[in-house]
Amino acid sequence: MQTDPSPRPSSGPVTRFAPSPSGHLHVGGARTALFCWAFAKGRGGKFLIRIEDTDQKRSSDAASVGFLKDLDWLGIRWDEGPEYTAPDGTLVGGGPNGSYFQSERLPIYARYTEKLVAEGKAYEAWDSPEELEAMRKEATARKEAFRYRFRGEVTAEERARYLAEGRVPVVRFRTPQVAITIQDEVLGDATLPAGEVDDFVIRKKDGFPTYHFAVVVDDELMGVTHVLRAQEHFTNTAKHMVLQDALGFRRPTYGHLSIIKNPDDSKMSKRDKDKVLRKAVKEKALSAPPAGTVTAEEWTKWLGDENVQLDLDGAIRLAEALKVQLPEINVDDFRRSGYLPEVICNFLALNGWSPGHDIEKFDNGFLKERFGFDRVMKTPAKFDRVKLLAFNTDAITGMAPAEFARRCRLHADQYRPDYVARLGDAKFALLMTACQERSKTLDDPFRTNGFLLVADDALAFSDDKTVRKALGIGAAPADGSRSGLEHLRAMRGVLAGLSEWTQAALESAATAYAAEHAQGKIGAVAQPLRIGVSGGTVSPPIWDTLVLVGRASALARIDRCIAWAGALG
RNA sequence: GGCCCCAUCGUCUAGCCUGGUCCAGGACACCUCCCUUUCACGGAGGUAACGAGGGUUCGAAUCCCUCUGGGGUCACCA
Repeated sequence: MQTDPSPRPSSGPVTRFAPSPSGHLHVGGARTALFCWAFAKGRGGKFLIRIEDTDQKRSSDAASVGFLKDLDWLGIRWDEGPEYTAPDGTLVGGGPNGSYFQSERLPIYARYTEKLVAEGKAYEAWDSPEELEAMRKEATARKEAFRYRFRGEVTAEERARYLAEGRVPVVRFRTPQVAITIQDEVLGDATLPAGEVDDFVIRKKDGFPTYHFAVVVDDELMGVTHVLRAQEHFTNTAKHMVLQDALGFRRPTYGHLSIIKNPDDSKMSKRDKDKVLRKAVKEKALSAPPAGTVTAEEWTKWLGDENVQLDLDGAIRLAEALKVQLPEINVDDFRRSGYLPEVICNFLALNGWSPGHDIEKFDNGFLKERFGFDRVMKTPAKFDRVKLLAFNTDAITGMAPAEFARRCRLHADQYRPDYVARLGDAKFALLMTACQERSKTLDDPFRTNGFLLVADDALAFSDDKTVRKALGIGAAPADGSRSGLEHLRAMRGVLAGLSEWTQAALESAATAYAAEHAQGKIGAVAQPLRIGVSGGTVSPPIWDTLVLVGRASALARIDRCIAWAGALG
């Protein structure tokens, strides 16, 4: 394990993305990583990843770095960091400055902590949590912010007594009482008055460094030159600066990014999914979980406590049953919903940065060339999923058909295997050509065509206004012309007698029929057929749909539809 | 509450540094019309913002001040 400062590279900046371990990458984190990556890679520098797992309570599963796959999927790869094998076999990560897990660097931090203590720049503090709490209360009562200050030398006898009592000290930094000016390339300079930063803890009771200490040591050792991170760290920068000065470290350039919010101004959170589901359950006044979603036990527990979150699979099943769309929060949520990685990157970059000149559509290569701290937005942005969807739609409709088919297939293999199995290659390909121009996501061909999967005798016909109108139920045409249902009955016979079941044959037969019986209005014939085979009024082009469903199924479904509609009156 | 930061259409933003070319541009959304076998796409047009009040100046979205509003932070979390 190397502990000497890595030399500043003669060429290019070094940036880092330093999240706590997690299985998922949040969109805010994705944007931070994207900007860090773009800045370094656009200037011939290095981008590295470091796992900040110094909280033993929250990092029990230090191996949980599932978010790395999300980063890779977005097209963001790191020059140094945790090792990861990409789906294409490439080994990403590693590097000379490891370990990239802070929990594995304890001896390094200890060395620097001891140095500070030896120099009198840091000291042991023996206060118990209760004592600290009391001090905080007192400060609050005086309407002051609590600031911990050096409380006097601890004598050898006192120290021995504390030890005997079983107390374990933390180490606090003796913060110089001077005004501190934070230089930030995004927000500009900010001066904190003297005394604003207290004697904060740098080593916890469990021997782990605090975030502030580990960050400063690692950024130095790993040669980080530019720190781009979330705005919540802005004020913390002062702590990092005093530490750097005490340790004789170089100072990176800082830039802080504003947060990303929901359209309703709330902070984007993984709880948003449960929020949507709870609302739907309440609106539908459900008293028991829909069959096949979650267990009664989970249901009761979840409804009984706002803090309980459903596991992802259960939440997805419930959302399907309730016909609500779960909000995407993490990168893999967007992936599952069929968003393209290049679109996510483009859109994320636009939330908080802009290249100017009214340019909106660009790729990571462009971002790399153009990104700089100077055009980063200072204000928080609301994450507009509608605009994201529009961007995704543009990318999909502008895609070469073969490319669309290829990527949909990859998506289906992962998230919609039942379609692949049911349709077979030829029909799968047909579904792709039939769906591309009306698809907004890679998932739309599947999400919107569930009727392709259900058994003929299980297809449900939706009894709503548009269906009734198309079939002429309850309102027969006043002019005595055929109703939709009558067209369907007649077409049933036409279809049954067709010599071949192709789009061309179906269309010409229907066109001929319509010319004779529907004043040439093909729509009057197509809609009833659509309802007959799909159960509703929305599907891909009708001739494609009929081919996709297949002759036997189509006829069986139409028979059921006629019976169903006849019973409605 | 203390400290710090921020403020352009509903939303993301261009313009602000280097005042006049901005009665503020683009995109998404929205509205109207057209196209249409459903849905969607597409085409044409439209509504819509410089938070408020004071200055400075011949002239302010652009510079200064106050207010208001928003955000961040005040942990042995990161």
